[in-house]
Amino acid sequence: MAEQADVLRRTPLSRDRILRAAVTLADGTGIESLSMRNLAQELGVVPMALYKHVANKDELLDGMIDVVVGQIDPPVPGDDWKPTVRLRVLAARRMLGRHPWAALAIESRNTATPGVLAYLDSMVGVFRAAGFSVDLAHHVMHAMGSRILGFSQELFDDTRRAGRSGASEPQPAPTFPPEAAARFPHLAEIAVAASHDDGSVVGSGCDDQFEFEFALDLLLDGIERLHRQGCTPPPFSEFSGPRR
Amino acid sequence: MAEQADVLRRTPLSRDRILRAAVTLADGTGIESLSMRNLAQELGVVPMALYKHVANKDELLDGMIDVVVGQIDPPVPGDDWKPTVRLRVLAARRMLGRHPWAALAIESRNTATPGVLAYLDSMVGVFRAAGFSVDLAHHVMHAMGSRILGFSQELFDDTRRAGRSGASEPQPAPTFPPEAAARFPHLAEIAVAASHDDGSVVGSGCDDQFEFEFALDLLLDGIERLHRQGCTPPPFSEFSGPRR
DNA sequence: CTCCCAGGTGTACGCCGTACACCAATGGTG
DNA sequence: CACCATTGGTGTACGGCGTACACCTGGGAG
Repeated sequence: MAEQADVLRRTPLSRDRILRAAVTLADGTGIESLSMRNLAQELGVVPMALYKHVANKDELLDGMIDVVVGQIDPPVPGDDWKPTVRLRVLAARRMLGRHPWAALAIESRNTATPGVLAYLDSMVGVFRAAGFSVDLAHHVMHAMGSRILGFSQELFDDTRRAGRSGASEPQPAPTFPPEAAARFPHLAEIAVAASHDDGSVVGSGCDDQFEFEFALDLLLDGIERLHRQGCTPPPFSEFSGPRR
Repeated sequence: MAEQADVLRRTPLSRDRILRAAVTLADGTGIESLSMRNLAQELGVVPMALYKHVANKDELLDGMIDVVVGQIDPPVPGDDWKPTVRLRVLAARRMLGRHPWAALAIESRNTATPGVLAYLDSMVGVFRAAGFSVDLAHHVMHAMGSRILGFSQELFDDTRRAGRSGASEPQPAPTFPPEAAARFPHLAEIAVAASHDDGSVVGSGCDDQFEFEFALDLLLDGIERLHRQGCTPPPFSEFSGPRR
């Protein structure tokens, strides 16, 4: 059995095995404590051995991204674009929940991986199949990817923060320190209201899934309206409007 | 004058001077080539000197974030929430354009800085002042921060990518390699259409500002509709809807 | 004049990614 | 069968990183 363990330990390395190990390691300990040395040790191998299968750490990260993006359920074939898109987006979100490091990793790469491109492409395909013009499909994709505030709202979301750096302790519930409540009264008001109707005193205090679907449906409804009312004209705005 | 240079070189360090130098360094060479050693050299000082003014690199980054977030124009006082929000968001976007590293830096910190909180708080304040219920204001803030696709759309945006790692060469215009066009036909279709009506063969091929305002207005219009039609009910959806 | 101490310095440690030379097995070919 | 090229794991080493810690130093307070 020592022999078996031996055999097990030296199961030949492969790009795929490395990527999968890297993903589970990042899931477990956070991506910023994922090092080549770490990963090699996990695989019972010397660090430099990895370089026979991945060119460098950036390529490793790209590979990891494609592994997890590949886990997004494919679009269910259906004649109605709206539920199709909705389900797919929620599937993507579930994936990001399973791999909390992934969202940041994807955004910080400076070039899209094939997997990400495939995901986006199939999403465009759904819109096109539903009769969206190329232009409208284009705008819609941008709209669904935009971060309007410039950064996203996970400020009070514990679970997601956890994945940043080690999913260790559950972090003692920020709970909005009282002096912050004085400086940021409106945020405090919101936080209090949310934690009330959530029932729990501790915890992030707002139902992130609910908020996500709220935003998603807001966008989908707006998109539907645009699509029905003829086509491409961007929504009216009382300002001069986009340059171009 | 050697004396003057001497005096200039030893202008006393200060937290503020360090932060400003760090911001301009990150603006110039990208944030991932910003090191304590680098920054110290820029300031004509030994690396460890910085630690007399900032606790560590994370605190330095937090400080940098607050410097640039502080550059966002304050909300113009006005009775109408919609143009107020619109202007403010566009101001934030201009800031992010000036400091391409900032968006990622803000998202990757695992705790919000005071400056970011202040920005968000004042945004909530605008909605509340316009008569939005606490709940609706809450949902709206989430909606404006959400990334529906899980990651944002800057995949084809050169300028922003540049800030990631050194704003060096303009990068020879990806131009959608032909074999990728075969694998991602819908993306290719969009890219082609965009680069056509943009007139230029090279370049990112789509007017990012236009796309941003498109998404922004789509959301603002949806929000306005919600606000007018009574209040908090989340948009209808043909699915079971959020749990809670 | 003396003392203190804020603030700049020098050295050192343990991490990181990875270049490069090496070596062991393996399998195709004469 | 002998041979050798190829594949893939190993060992060592380098330069860069953040930063702990001991040290110095100059200027103001007593």
